Amino acid sequence: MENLDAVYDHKKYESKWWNYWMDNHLFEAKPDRTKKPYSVVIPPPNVTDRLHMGHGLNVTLQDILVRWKRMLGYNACWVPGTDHAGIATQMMVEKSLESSGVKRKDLGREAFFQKCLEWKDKNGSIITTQQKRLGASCDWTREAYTMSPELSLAVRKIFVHLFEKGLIYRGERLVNWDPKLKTAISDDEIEMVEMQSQIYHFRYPVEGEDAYVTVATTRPETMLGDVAVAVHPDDERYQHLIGKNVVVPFVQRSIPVVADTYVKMEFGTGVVKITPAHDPNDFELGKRHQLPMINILNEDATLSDLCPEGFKGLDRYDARKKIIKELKTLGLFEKEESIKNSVPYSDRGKVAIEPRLSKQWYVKMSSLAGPALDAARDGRLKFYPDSWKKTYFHWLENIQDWCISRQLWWGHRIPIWYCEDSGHVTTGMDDPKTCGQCGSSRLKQDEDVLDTWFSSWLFAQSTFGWPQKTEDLAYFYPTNVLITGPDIIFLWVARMVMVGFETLGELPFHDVYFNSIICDKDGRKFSKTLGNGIDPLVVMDQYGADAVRYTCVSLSSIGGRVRMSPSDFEVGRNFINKIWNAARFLMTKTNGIRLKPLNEVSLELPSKWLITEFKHTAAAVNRHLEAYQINEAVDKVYQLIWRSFCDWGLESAKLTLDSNHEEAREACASALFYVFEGALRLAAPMIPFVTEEIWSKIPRHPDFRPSKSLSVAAFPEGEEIPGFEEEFHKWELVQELVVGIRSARQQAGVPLKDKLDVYVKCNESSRLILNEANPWILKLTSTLQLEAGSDTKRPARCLVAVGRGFEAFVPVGEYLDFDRERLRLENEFKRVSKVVDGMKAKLANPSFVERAPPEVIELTKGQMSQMEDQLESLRKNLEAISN
RNA sequence: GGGGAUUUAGCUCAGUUGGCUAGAGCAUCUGCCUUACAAGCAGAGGGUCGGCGGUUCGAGCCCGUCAAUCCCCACCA
Repeated sequence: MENLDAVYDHKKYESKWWNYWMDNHLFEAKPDRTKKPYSVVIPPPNVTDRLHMGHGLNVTLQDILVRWKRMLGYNACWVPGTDHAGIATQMMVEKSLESSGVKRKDLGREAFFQKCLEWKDKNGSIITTQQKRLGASCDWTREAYTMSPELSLAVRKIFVHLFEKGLIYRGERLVNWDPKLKTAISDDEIEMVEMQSQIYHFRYPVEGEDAYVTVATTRPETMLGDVAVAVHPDDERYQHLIGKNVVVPFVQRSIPVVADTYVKMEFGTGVVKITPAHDPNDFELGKRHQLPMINILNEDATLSDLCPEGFKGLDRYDARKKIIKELKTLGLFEKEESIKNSVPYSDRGKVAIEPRLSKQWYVKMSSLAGPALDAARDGRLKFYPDSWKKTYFHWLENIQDWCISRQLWWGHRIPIWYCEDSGHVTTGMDDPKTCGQCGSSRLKQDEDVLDTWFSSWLFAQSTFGWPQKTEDLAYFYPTNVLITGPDIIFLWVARMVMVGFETLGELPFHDVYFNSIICDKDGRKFSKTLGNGIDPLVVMDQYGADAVRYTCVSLSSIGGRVRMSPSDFEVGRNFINKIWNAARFLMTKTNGIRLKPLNEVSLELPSKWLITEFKHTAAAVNRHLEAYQINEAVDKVYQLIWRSFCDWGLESAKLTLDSNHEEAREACASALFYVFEGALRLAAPMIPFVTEEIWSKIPRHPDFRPSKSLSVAAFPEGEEIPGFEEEFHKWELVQELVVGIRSARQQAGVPLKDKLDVYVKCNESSRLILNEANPWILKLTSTLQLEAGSDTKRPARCLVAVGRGFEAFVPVGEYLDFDRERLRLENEFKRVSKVVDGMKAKLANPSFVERAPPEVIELTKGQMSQMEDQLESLRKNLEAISN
C-alpha cells in the first residue's frame, strides 16, 4: 500500500494530475455515435484578460457539469477559446507603443497589425494557462480563437450571407463615438454614468428684432452646430416666434424657430437648441424638419473646421469654457445651474462618448429577433434563473440595428469593396478582383474592422467547423448548455441565439445558466479602481485549486450576487484537509484487511446506514446537478464526507476495526471503502485534484470497475440497495440517543473520561435496535453499560434525555446539579409543549381533518402522540427532580 | 419613467412543485490534545423567515401592498 503524505500539498498534486490528464488525452472528444454527446462552449475571455474570480466561478461551474456528464458516460466536449478583443487589444498595444514613443498612425496599418499579432502570441495564452490551473477539463486540442483562419471564415460567411439577404447595410447616422479610441461603438457598449453637471442658459437674438429667446443646454459648445431652435407648437409664450429666425452667435448663422411636439414646455425654458449632428433627439427632429447637419467635431472630439477661427481645433471641454466666456462678454449669458444627469461613457475607453454623425455598417436585427423570441416564449430555450427571460424579451422586442463597424485596425477587416470608378459596393467569399458592375479593377476595401462580438456570436457553431459541414458540427451541435454572466445577455447570449437560427436553423443551446456576479463583502462589484478584487491565482497559491473551486461554488447559488472575502477560502481548504485526513486514517486503519464485495459480507448496522446515506446523497447530487442547483450538490457531498462519513462512519467503525473479529473487520472495511471511493467519485467533478490523488492511492474495491483515472470513472447514481432503508432508520434512532446522552452529560459537566451507565426506557422494537447497536452506543457516549426495556425505572440522581420513543436515564451521582438539570428539562418541556399545542390545535380544527390529505393527518397524529409521550416523560422527570 | 432581483440566526447564505420540531458555514460560549484531522472533536446559545393584509385545513414558499437595498433598460435641452 502506498501512503499519503501527512499534509496535502496542492502544488505538488495539481500539476501532477493535470499532466496525467493531458498525457492521457482524457478530455479530448471526437464524434462517436455509440455515445451521447454533451457539449459546451466556453464564453471566450478576451485575450487581454487575466483570470478574475468571475472567470473562476464561471469556469468551475462549467467544469463541474462537464466532468459530471463525462463520468456519467457522455461524450463530453468542452470547447475552450479566446476572443481577439478588438478594442481592448488595440488599446494595450497602443499603450505599450506609446511608452516607447511610437504612435499607431506612424507605424501604419500593416506594422501595427503585426504588433498586435506579436502581442497576442506573447500574452494571449495567459488566461488559458490560468484556466488550466483551475482544472478546466476542456478539450484543449480544440482551443479556438476568434481570428483564427477557421473562425474568420465563419465571420466572412455570415457577413456575406447577411449582406446578400439585405440585412447588412451602410448608414449615415449618429453613432456612439469614442473620441479616445476614435471609433464607433455599439449601444450595448456604453455605460450611463450619473454625475453632477452644469446647465447653462443663454440667449439667441431674434433676427431683425430687438428680442431674444433663451435656451438651456449642458453642452454649450454644440451651439456651433445648431441649425434651429425648437418650441412646442402649443406653447403660447412662443407662438409669435414660430417661423422667424434667430442668430447663432459667433457664426452669425440665421436659423429658424421650428415647432415640434418633441419639446417639453415645462422643461427648462421651453426652447431647445437643435444640433442634429450631435444629439440623437435633435437628429430625429432635424430629419422631420429637413434641417441641415453640421458636423462640428473631429474624430478626437476637437472642434472641426466648420467652426469659426478661435474655436476650431479646441478640445470639446476647452471649447465649452471659451463659449461661456465669450457669451458672457457678449451679454448673452443668463445663468448656470447645477443638475444631476447621466452621461454616456465608453465601456472600454472610459471617456464620455460623443454622438457623432458618421457612416457605419449595420445589421438589421428585427427579422433575426423573431425566432429568438419564439424559442424563449415556447420554452425551447430555458434560462436559469428564469427571471432573466424578461430582460431578454425586453431587449429583443425593442431591438435596434447593430452597428458592427469599428474604426480600428485590429480585427476582421470588413469584407466590402468599393469600386473607385462606379462606386459599386461588393462583397463575397473570395476577395473580388474586378468590379461586378463596370469591370474596373480599381477596388478598395473598406478600412474598418468588425465588432468583436460579430465573431464571438458564432462561437457555438464556428468552433465545430461551420460553415463547413463537419462531423463535429453534426454530432456536437447544438450544444447542451451555455454558462455565462447575465451582464452579456445582450452582447452575447441573445445574439448567439439569433445567429444560431440564421446559420443552422436551430438553437445553439437549450439551457442558459447565468452565474452569480461576485462582489466583495460589502456587496460592491469587484473593480480595478476599488482594488477590492480577490485574485484567484493568489488564493489558489495559498489554498489550492480545489479549495478555491469548492468555496466559489458553494457560496454561489443560481443567479444573484455573492459576497466573497479572502477568508472564505479557508472553508474550502479545511474541507480538502478533512478528506485528506479521512483517507489517511482509513488507509492506515484498514491496512492489511481484505476488501470484499458487499454481497459477500455481513454488514453491521452503521455500515448499512452509511451505505444508504451514500446512496441518498448520490441520488440527490444527480438531481441537483440536473436542475443546475450546483451549490446544493456540492453541499450534499460536503455533508456526506464530513458529517456522515467522518463523524459517524469512521467514529463508529473504529470499534469494529479494532476488534479481532476478522469477518466483521473485513465487512466494515469493505463498506468504508465502498462509500469512501464512491464519495470521491461524487466529489471528483467539484474537487478533481485531491480526489484523484487519493483515489489513485486507495486499494481498489472489488465492486468497482477499474479505470485509468477518476476523471473518467463512473459517476454514482444512487440506486438503492433493497432492505437497507429500514436499517437506515434504525441507526437514526441510535444517533438521536447518542446525541441526547452526550448533550445531557456535557450540560451537566460530566467529564468524558467518566464512564457511566445508561438506562433506556423504550418499546420492544426500539429495545432490539438498541441492543444491536449496544457496542457503538457505549463507545460513542462513554457509557459503561446500557440497559434498555419497556419497564426500565428511573434511577436516583440521574440526567435524562428524552427522544422520539425513548427516555434515557444517566445516573450521574455527584455530578447532578438539580437546578441546572431542572432548568434544562423545563426549557425542553417548554419547547415540546409549544409544538404539541400547535399540533393539537391543528388536529382539533375540523377543516384540517376534513380537507388535508389522509397521509398528512396520519403523520401529524403519529408525531403528536410521540411528542405527547415526550412531554409526559419530561413532566415526570421534572417532578422527580423537584422532589 | 419601465422592468427585475434581494430581504430567513451576529455575519454570509441554503431551504428544490405549500405539509415532518426552519438548516449549513463562519462567528460566539462551554468542555475536550477521546487510536486521522486543533484547518479538529463533542455540546450549547441564537430566528414572531422585512412590515401589513389576503388565499388556504395549512404559508419562509402563492397573491396584494408598503418599506429598504441592489441591478438592468429608457430619458435627461
